Amino acid sequence: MTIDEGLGRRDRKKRQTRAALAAAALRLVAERGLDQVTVEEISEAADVSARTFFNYFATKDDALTGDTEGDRERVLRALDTVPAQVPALRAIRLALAGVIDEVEGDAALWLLRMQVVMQHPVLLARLVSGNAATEQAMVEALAARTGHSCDDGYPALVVAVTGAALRTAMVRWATGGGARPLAELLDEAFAAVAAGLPDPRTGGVVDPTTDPPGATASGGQRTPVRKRP
Amino acid sequence: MTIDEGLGRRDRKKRQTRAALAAAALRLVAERGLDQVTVEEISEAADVSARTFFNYFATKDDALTGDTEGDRERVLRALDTVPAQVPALRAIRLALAGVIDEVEGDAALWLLRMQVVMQHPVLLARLVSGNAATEQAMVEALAARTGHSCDDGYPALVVAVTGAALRTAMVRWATGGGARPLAELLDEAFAAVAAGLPDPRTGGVVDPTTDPPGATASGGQRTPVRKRP
DNA sequence: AACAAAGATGCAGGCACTGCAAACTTGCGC
DNA sequence: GCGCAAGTTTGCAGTGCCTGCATCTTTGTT
Repeated sequence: MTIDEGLGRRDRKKRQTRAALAAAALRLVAERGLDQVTVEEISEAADVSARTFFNYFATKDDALTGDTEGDRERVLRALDTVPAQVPALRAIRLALAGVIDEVEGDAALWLLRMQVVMQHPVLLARLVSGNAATEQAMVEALAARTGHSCDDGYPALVVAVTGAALRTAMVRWATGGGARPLAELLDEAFAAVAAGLPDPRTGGVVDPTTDPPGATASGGQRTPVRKRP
Repeated sequence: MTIDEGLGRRDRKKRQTRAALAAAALRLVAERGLDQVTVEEISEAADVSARTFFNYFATKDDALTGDTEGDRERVLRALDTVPAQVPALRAIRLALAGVIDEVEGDAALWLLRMQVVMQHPVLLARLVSGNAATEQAMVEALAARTGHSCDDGYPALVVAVTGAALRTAMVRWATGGGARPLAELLDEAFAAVAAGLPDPRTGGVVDPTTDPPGATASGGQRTPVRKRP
């Protein structure tokens, strides 16, 4: 649980209620499945009215995924503090450190959360992809950092790909029951991405049949693959 | 519109109804926004009852995103037809050719669809990420192809990253109003991924401060970035 | 203790979505 | 053509998510 440093009774209670609702939601859904649990039951378990539930979470799903928007904003702020000369991929990896720490610090909660989320793809999508505004801010920050134009595609691609890397690392972490540190799995994923996802059979070297790095295009219009009718 | 080759009147009508519903949904939501349009209104516009809408689409969202599940299955089948010795990334790029053709063949529909989807992040997530079963099948196919174990992380990472590449390419395609061919944009994205998303300031060479390709981990546990309190 | 701000709750209502049963259409064999 | 079987459409009733509004209770302050 995050520390409630220097807050009045009021805000402390709010935090408690929010945490209680989230915990109840996770526990119940883990037991019975997403649509076998009603908001009423969750509220009951947290000992508040159903109407109050919606004072804390906009949707039932939000109680399960946690504050993803807040997390994204934290990553964005962290990215600001990384020196400008650090290359893009590594900068993002560093900016993710805070979130990683939080997840590993609350391992039990997050393992349960991932277990639930993985059983309900609708939630999995919400977990990493999401808000347009913050995502766009991330793209802009990266564009400024690398000197790219915002719409030449590179920054957006990097954001999307690192998001995918984070997601797979978290899934792998949860699948293994948290045995291997999340930070380690994330480093592996980032290393593989930085290496260009080499096909292992080519010995880690970029395959010569692949398009050269700087190429803008190379005739992908044709359809060399035949699909049955 | 896809060709209704050799189908009875019945199935032809079904296709028509389905297309009418999808088109009506896209048009109305583009005009007014997602929650200013009811299923009833969509059905009205397509001249069927509201109940019938749900015979065609499980959710309102599904009418907007199109048959993503079917598309994924097609990609999966296409992957089967790519010779085993083709390296992973390129194999996936080839397997995507069929879907790319479909999108560019129905450019008007898909541009509208992307416009709508991009304005509603909930839909954007559904568009590429999604079903667990097919996604898992894709991971397994890739694992078999590359000789990887299914749970060593590499195949899942490749699937997630290429999904991200496809998504960004489609967004870029739609943002540009379809001016540049989707196939070309996708090739660019794949090329960038294959090159390891090089920070342009390092001249396309993998930065030496990055983890070496084969490394399993390198002490990412510490938190070198300070966030304000 | 009194007051103001903020939170919790109940209630009414809109809308997504589902199961069921009753029409209705279509394809097919006669 | 006729009628049957199978498939489709539709209405209806019901559940559950979610919202706006009015009211009551709690909390922090003077």
